[in-house]
Amino acid sequence: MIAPLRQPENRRDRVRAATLAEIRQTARRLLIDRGEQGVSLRAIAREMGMTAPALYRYFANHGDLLTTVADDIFGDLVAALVAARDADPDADVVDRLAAAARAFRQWAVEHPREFAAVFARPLPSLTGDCDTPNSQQLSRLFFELFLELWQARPFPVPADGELAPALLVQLRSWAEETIGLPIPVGALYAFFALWIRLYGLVALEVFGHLQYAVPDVQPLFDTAVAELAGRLRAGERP
Amino acid sequence: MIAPLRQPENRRDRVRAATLAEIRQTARRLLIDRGEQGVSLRAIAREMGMTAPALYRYFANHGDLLTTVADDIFGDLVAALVAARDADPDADVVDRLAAAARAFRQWAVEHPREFAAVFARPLPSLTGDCDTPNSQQLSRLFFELFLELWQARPFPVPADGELAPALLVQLRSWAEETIGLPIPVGALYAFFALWIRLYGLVALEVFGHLQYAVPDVQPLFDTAVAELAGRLRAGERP
DNA sequence: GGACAACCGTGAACACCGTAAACTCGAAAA
DNA sequence: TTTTCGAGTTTACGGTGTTCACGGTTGTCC
Repeated sequence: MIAPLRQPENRRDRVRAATLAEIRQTARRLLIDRGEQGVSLRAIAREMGMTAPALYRYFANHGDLLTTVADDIFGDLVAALVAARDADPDADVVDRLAAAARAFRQWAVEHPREFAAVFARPLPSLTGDCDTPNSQQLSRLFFELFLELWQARPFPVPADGELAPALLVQLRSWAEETIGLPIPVGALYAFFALWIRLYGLVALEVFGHLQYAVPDVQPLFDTAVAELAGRLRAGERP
Repeated sequence: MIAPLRQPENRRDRVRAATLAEIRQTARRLLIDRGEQGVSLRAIAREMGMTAPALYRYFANHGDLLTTVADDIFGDLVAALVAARDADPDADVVDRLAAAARAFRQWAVEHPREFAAVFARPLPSLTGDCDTPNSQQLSRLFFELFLELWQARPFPVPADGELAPALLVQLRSWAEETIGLPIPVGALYAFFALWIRLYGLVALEVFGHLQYAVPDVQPLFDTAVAELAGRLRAGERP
């Protein structure tokens, strides 16, 4: 008896997975070239030769679909960052970190609508649906790079006493959950300080809040990355 | 002949201004307690005992109304910051700057939907309608505080040679437009570095992108402000 | 092979939405 | 007093998310 090759699932399950993928991809395309307004259930269905209610066989509601698409976008973003990080595997840790940071900005600038859809979701802090799998992977990627950096070229970080006690316990428990590695809590603080600067600069640019002073943010970004990289290389605190 | 007291305008103009204010205020309330989705022309009109098309006498379209409301929100935010800055007029510049920063975060945390509506507009970088009057005032407020700080306690800033040339000319022309004061371009760079950190931290918190590691951001924020204030007070570079 | 259940997709319907055009009516202007 | 003008209504069009009842199709089990 010949086992069914490469068809681990039902035929029906396969076509279901296929149309599900097509839905996500179609929604993605609509988001890119018509904006968040343009990705409506009817538009997706129309684009696929279906009717809108059929989509409810795949998603509980419109918001669920958008959340899934957002996670797909995160996946693409992470993939772009991984590619940038590994473009030159022999490079310095600092260079690889800087490359990832540059890739983050470049992706954001080239995909502003996706960036907005992902980083300014309709208030996940109110709805609570923030921890999609790939969003975790993004910070994980940067954090792994940071860990590598820290082990290769440690730099002075605030002592535990300089951090608010409540912050100390939060960072400690987070470190225990994600890594077993013993690392000073001050280093975690330094990581978030770096991430905050990267995100802040990119978000301000994409949302247009720097245009009034710096119409072209590229040189500002380059200067900031160069400054931080220089400090890291010199063993100073970024 | 008795001049009409305290009625500088037409009667009609006055009632127009009144209903216009009521529209903005109603939209604002709807935004606060139903989210951006809930502030529809029909809902506003219903709330005011009108019909939706009447609103077109006051705004060109739905987007214009939202933009106006966003500017109103900016106005409130600026007012809150001014109040915080001037709460203790005898305080140190560093303390007043820190107070304004704290007020910024507190306002954002207490008004997440307004913060999102204002700081994650539907891609102003694509539509171009970014420079509402009050949004300018926000950065102006922080910049004025920074200028005062710089004059009271200057600190080392990057030399012109350390900045990308393209950044140099942008910052120089911006400084000439907004202030005549001769200030090193490196100081402007330092200002934006500070603003980027403040915005990045607050936006990450409000958009829920720190919850996975730091469920309560307050101590992280306090630590960051304390660290920067300490450095500024010591005449170090923040 | 046939019966049965699970599932996918459709069509119609409901309650909304932004927006346009024609219209009424009261108040300001002539 | 007559005319003009502007605020607001009614009606209508096309769009939206979502529900529900209904056919086919497909997989499963006897």
